[in-house]
Amino acid sequence: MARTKAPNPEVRRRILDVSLDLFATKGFAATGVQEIVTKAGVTKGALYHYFKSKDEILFEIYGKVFGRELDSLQRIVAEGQDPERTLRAIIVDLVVHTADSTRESAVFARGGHAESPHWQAMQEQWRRYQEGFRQVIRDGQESGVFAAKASPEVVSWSVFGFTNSMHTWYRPEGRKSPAAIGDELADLVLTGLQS
Amino acid sequence: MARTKAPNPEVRRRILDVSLDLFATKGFAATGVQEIVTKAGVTKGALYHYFKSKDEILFEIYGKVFGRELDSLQRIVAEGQDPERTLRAIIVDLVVHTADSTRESAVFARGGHAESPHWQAMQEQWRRYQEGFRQVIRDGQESGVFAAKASPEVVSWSVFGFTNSMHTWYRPEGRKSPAAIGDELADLVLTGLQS
DNA sequence: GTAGGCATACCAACCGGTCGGCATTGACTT
DNA sequence: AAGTCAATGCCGACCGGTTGGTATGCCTAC
Repeated sequence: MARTKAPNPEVRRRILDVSLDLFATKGFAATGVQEIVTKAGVTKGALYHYFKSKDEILFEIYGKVFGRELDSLQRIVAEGQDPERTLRAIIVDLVVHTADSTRESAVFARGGHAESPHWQAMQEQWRRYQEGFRQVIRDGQESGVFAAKASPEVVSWSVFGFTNSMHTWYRPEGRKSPAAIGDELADLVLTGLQS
Repeated sequence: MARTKAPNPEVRRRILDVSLDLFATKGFAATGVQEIVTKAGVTKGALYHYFKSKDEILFEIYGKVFGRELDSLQRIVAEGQDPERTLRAIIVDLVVHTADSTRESAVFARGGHAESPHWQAMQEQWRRYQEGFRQVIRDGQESGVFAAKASPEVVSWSVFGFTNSMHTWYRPEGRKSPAAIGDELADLVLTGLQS
């Protein structure tokens, strides 16, 4: 029954892209809806046609990142390699993926909106990712491959802290490739875990 | 000459303290001046009597943290111990100090205000801190105490990333003391740097 | 003809910031 | 010791501008 003018996916995409830019640069609260639509070359009507609120734009941005990341971790773990190889693969993957989405991670790093249910769902996914990461370390420690003295929490936070801060210094045009950076970080962590 | 009513330092302190709380929790842009004064139990008149703008409150918060941190690093380096002891002392000091000012570091982590000259001055101080930190690593590498393969940049970002993300997970009532956490991180990094 | 894509005009609430004024003070005069 | 004066701490009503969000209807494709 719905014969209608075709929706323009380009419009929606542009709103998301411009929002991502602005949120990453100036922050969510400091970005105005008017600013988004002006830069995107659309109108408020269009924006509120595709999104029910400014918040919804933010959560759509969040959503994309975490789903992929969790999948990636589970896939690597499922390969069943030894802990060292597994941990290295996770770290490299995380760094590469983060380098590939610096704007998203900048938005995430700024945080905010602690009250929204969307935000809490996000946090839950992120918590599961952390847990998966730490489990790899624990497995390695139990099998004696990794030294037991380093706590999985401290190790994981040095890695997550690294990636969470990448958006402040990583530049795609820099000398080192994301994979090379990831390998270096993995070297550091794996050597640090040696028993 | 000064016939005047005495200023009330308590008022100023409360404004700063409440601002710090709100900026850390909701972010700078999302916090209204009205909200600050209401929570602090003062009026806008009082706030704008002590500060010329909302921004000035923010920069007063930033200022306190970085001054101390840079001093601390220089003092430790000046002691002239071997690279391992020096690096450990710097890391522990940084973690302890960050744990002691989680609200400030949450505000800093959210960033923002890239255009202000105050902000750029801040960034410059922060850059000098990083440089000092890396120099310690380079010295250790040149003297053969540290392995040469890890780049000082990656090492420093894993430490700074760690501290920059502490505000998301560190709780004073937790089991481990900040000094113990700092030691663990230092263990990880120093082992990772072993040649 | 009719349903949905999107523009436009508009809203109340709120934003950071200002300003005239009053109360309080200590120094100075008497 | 009492009174005067000027400077300051602080109040709160008010400002123009902007905020996120909406109501309405034109236009187009079927």
